[in-house]
Amino acid sequence: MQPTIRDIAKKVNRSITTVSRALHDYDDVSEETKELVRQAAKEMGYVANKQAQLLRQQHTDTIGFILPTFGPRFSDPFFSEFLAGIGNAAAEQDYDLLVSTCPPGAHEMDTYEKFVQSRRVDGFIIVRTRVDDQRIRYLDSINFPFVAFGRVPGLEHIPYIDENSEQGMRLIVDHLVKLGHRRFACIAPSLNMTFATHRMKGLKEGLAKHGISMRPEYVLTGDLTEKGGYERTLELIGLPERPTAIVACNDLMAIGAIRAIQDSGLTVGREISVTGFDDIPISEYVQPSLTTVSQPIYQIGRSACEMLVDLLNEVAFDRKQILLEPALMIRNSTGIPIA
Amino acid sequence: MQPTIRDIAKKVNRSITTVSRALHDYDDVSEETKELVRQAAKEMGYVANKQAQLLRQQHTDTIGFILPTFGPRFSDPFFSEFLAGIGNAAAEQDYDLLVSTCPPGAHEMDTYEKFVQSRRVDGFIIVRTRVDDQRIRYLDSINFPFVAFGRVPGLEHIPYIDENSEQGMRLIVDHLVKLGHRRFACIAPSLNMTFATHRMKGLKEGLAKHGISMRPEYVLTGDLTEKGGYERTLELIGLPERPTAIVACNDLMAIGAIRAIQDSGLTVGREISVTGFDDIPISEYVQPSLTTVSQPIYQIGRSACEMLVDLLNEVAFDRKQILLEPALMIRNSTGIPIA
DNA sequence: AGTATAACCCAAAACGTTTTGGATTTCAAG
DNA sequence: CTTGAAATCCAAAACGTTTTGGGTTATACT
Repeated sequence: MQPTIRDIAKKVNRSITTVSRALHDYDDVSEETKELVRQAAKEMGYVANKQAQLLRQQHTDTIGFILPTFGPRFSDPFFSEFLAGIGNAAAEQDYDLLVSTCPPGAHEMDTYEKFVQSRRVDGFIIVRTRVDDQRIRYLDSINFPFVAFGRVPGLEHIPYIDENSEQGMRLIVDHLVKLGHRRFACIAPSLNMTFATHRMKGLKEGLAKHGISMRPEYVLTGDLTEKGGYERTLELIGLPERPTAIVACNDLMAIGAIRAIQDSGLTVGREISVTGFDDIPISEYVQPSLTTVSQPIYQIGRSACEMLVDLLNEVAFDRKQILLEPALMIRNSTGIPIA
Repeated sequence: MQPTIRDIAKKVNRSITTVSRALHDYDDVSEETKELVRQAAKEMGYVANKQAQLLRQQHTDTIGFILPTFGPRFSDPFFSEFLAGIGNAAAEQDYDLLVSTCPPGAHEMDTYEKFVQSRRVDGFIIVRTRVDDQRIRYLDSINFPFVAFGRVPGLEHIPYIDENSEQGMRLIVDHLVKLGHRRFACIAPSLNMTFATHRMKGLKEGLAKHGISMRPEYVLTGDLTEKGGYERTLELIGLPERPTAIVACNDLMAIGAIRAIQDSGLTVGREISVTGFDDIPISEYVQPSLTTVSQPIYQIGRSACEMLVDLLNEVAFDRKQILLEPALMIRNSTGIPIA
């Protein structure tokens, strides 16, 4: 059995009150006694029982993170990196990280409610915000602390961190236009994710600036996986007039696109250029390497976590909204169009 | 304020004992009272305070999982998939998942000790076992419940789930030998991970069976990333006599190898064949697609979690050790060698 | 009538902390 | 010698549950 504060009290002949206060370095305990208590605690291998501590203090020192998992073969590098970010930041701040997994959908809200109602976590980190985001509406309505990665239209007051992906897309368009592209296709994610709307908005604005508009048949929707990118790209290639540039809304789909183009006997960066978004590690290693917009996911995870901890500690919190500026990574999947 | 059991008691005019027992469906509470209590609980939106419950019950219903993160740019698809597996299984069994991140090394044990001593979790899932694994030695020595993904030499009694990767490597060798390969190189992980020793053992045995031995200069050590695979492969290509087959010990390094071979102007599957191990989703989408051995990581995560829950519930547990049989995925990165 | 049984209920202790609201002692100043 | 402040200390309450070890009542059986 682990020793309790009571055991220490007995050993050093003080009350448990004094022991507790000594361990917390209150200044109504003599230096002598403190030393005595610390010594004893160390000898006996005392470590506070977190459950008891938290019950008394009425908070949990725990951050909740619910992974939206899409099916078993789910391997978005996004999540491992983001998780590493919040995990490390949480550890540094002495917070624990409670992770649950739940496919987006009806059942999802139960998971959130369960965690807040059973008082299992002090706050949430929400990821991949959606246009009409139940999770955020709920947490916001009951005033439960959270930080979102991603904005939500109509809820501009919520604490979030996001990348200025409109700008990212504009950079991509500028780059492609400068290379000479005029026929743009796009593989969009389903538009209920806010990042999708922002990226599409940036894309359209960027094109408009150059007087280009995108033909409806050039805009397809993919599911953010390589497979989705692959299939959509085959459709695009089958079109009577092929686009010369395919702007994928994330790297995974872009990688699928590259493969589809190659399997069709075309050369990426010549007949068709491809761009991604995210700059996941592998995008540097595909063949040809992928032109994309970098998004420092690990750092964003860290920042989101730090923001949340600040919020929980009610530290003055000057910028509750953070918008990061993106950087274009020009690699070999884009080039001057031939044909 | 959330209502407590006491509020319900007041409302239905019963003792808190009775309320508690009613909610837990004890049979010394009348059906009437139970209904009354349930009704009131529902109306008031009562949800038990988990902290209090757990303090009283002296366990946590929580599983610990400490991600060994290697630096910020860490994006092993392995982890997101594995995490999805344990996460989903845990949720189904009404367990929570407490995740921490910690680079392997000196500091790592502190994290484990902190979790067990502060009684934060009921058991651990350990991943990527090492040859002399402190984590497992520690947990085993204090009899703290855990399940490992991976074996540990000398500790055959611990509960683990693993893939028979010796056999996986033998399948790879058989395949390559049948294609006509005789000059094998290998990119190994550092041998302190047990999975590395098993894969290397399988490789050597497989080669020995065909009377082949591997030249020492053909065995290099990589760090499991694409980058590592890329660099090691350039070294191999620079050798006076090139190998015809490069056996990488995981897919990520194999993908790096493919890229390095292509950047050197050679053709994968002709001058040099490449094999991986793991069958991560992207291995199907690299160009050329990767011959590899599949390892159902999501399923393994699920099973590990279920094993741990069984162990915690002391359910009869007939096979504490599980060894999965691998399957060879033949794709296009391997072919008949041309000299 | 007495007693055994079943059905239902509850007060209080327990889990291991932190916090509240003093109590006691010491010592310097008046 | 008294007073007040400073320095130490502590008993008990509190956090919200579950569990222990009963108690009471009604009914049925001798």
